[in-house]
This record gives sequence, C-alpha cells and structure tokens, in this order.
Amino acid sequence: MNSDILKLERQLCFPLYAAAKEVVNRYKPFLDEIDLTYTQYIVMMVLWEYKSVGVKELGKHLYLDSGTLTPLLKRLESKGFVRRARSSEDEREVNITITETGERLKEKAIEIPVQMGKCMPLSPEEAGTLYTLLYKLLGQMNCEGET
Amino acid sequence: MNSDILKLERQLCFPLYAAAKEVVNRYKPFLDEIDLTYTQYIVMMVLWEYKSVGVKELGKHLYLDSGTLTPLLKRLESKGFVRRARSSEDEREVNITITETGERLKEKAIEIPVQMGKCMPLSPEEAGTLYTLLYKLLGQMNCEGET
DNA sequence: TAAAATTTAATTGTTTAAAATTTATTATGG
DNA sequence: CCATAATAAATTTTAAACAATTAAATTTTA
Repeated sequence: MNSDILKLERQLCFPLYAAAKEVVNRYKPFLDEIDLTYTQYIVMMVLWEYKSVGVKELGKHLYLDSGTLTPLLKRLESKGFVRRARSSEDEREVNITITETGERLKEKAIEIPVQMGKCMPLSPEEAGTLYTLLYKLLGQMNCEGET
Repeated sequence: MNSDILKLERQLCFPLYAAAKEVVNRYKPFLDEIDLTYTQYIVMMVLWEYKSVGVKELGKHLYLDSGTLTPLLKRLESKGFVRRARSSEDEREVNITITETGERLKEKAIEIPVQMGKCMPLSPEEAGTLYTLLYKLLGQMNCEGET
C-alpha cells in the first residue's frame, strides 16, 4: 500500500506550479501601475527587444498559441501599446509592432525587475541554479517525443 | 541605456512560469485517462491523504481561494469523487469529503507520478535541489510584508 | 444582550490557457 | 493550372485563477 507517492509534498510539480503562481502574483502590484497583466508584460518584453514580431514567432518565444495571444494582443492594441497588421508578403501572418506609447512604457517598466529582485529570498548563486534547472526542465522534458 | 534588464532571458520569473505550464501540460494525457484536470488532481491528492477537509483548509494547502475552489469542487462533486456539506458546528464552513469512487480513483492515479518521473530530464540530486529552491521561494518571498 | 467586526463560501467579472474547429491564404504535386 | 496539403490566425468551449463584492454565520465588545 505505498500510497505516499501521491502525497502533495512528494511532488516536484506542485511547488513549481505554486511558486510560479506566487511569483506572478508578486508582480501584480507593480504591473497594475503600468496597466499590464503578467502575460501582457512578457509579450511587451519580446516587443521591447524585437520591435516587431509575428504572432507565431511570439508564441514560440513565450510557449503560447494564438488562442491565448489573439485576444491578449487585441487588448494591448486597444491600450495603444501595440499595432496589429496582416503581413503583405503572407496575408496569413499578423505582424505585431510596438507603438511609441509602448516604447515609452519601457521606461516605467525598467524598475520592475529591480523591485522584484529585492523580494527574492535567494542568493545570486541559488537564483542561477534555479534558472539553469528550470531551463533544463523546459528544454528537455520528454514523455514519448514531441515538439 | 541599460535596457537588457528587461530581456526575457534575463528574467527568473519567465522560465518558472513557462516550466510550470509545460509540466502541467505533460500531466494532461495521463490525467485525461482518469477524467481530472491538474488542479482537480492536486485537490484529490489532499483528499486522498486527509479524507475530509474544509474549503479554507484546502485552499491553504494549495494556495487557492474559494473563487477557484468552489466551482472546481462542484465539478468534482458532479463526477462523484467528492461530497460537499455544510459543517453543523459552524455553518459558514463547507466540508469536502472523499467518496468511495474518489478513493478508488487513487489506485489508477498511483501510476501517474511514476510515469511523470520518467519524463523528468533531471537527476535525483537536481530534482532535490530544484524542490528545495522552489519551496524556499514559495515560503519566503516577501515584497513589503504580507500573508 | 445588541451592535459591530470578523470569518467563510459563494458570486461576478476579467484574464489566461489549451484543445478543437473554422476560415483564409499559400505551397505543392500531378 | 488545379486540387490538395499545409500553414496562420481567429473563434469557440471549458476550466482555472484572482479581485472584489455579497451573504450568512459566528465572535467580539461595548
């Protein structure tokens, strides 16, 4: 009757799931100030870096698909941070381009990682280890080969 | 112009957020077989261990509130895995009790952590380190004292 | 004891997330 | 050239998550 296997505290998935939620929650007060949700924030991060990307490409960066991105990008567009336009070369593609307003948002956002860093109860070495392990997990997880 | 700070690959939050989603996704094919979502699965884990808990207590275990749990528990009840009943001592409280059907589900679920373990591209030591760091993060995160 | 404060779930509204389907466009094989 | 494949985004559906509010019950306190 080895049913300890199913205890919550034996799972690795649970602290991962819970910690991710908690961290996203800690961002909330800071993100509220610039009128972004966490997911909108990471979309903006990609745009601050690349200025213009297709929805598909954006999804590849963020591990998200059009079902999540389409409505989210429409909200970002209605806030004026982003412009959506079908590509002229390939009309199946929609290009997302950052606006001037979106660019200016970056100046306010720059403080967020700084503030959040202060909340992290991990040493730089621990944070580095965590980062490495998470990317290893993210990149190599495999239950009967896919994507 | 130090704007590298806002690059996606400089963030710790992002691999955490993305890895959590990926891991939950990997559970899906296994959980589909026993007709549970991931969140329903962790609720059942608590119930397999404690048999009966209040909504409040359940939320404390899982870092969830009644806004998430109430509809989820109603779904579990309609599947027959759980019974909901107001406490007679304190009628504000709702007690969640596992049913016989819910108990039997455990026998099928027992294979899931075993299967998932095989997908983990981490050594036992790495998994242990990750586990420790995640719980440290979960327990000690603090941006101007709260909960 | 009566009123105020607190606690507990439930409800409502918004956003995120993924699967499945649909629609439009582009690429390709015969 | 055309029928068919494949691709890209959008839409729909179901579920989760959280904030804010409401409603009911219990405790505190005046």
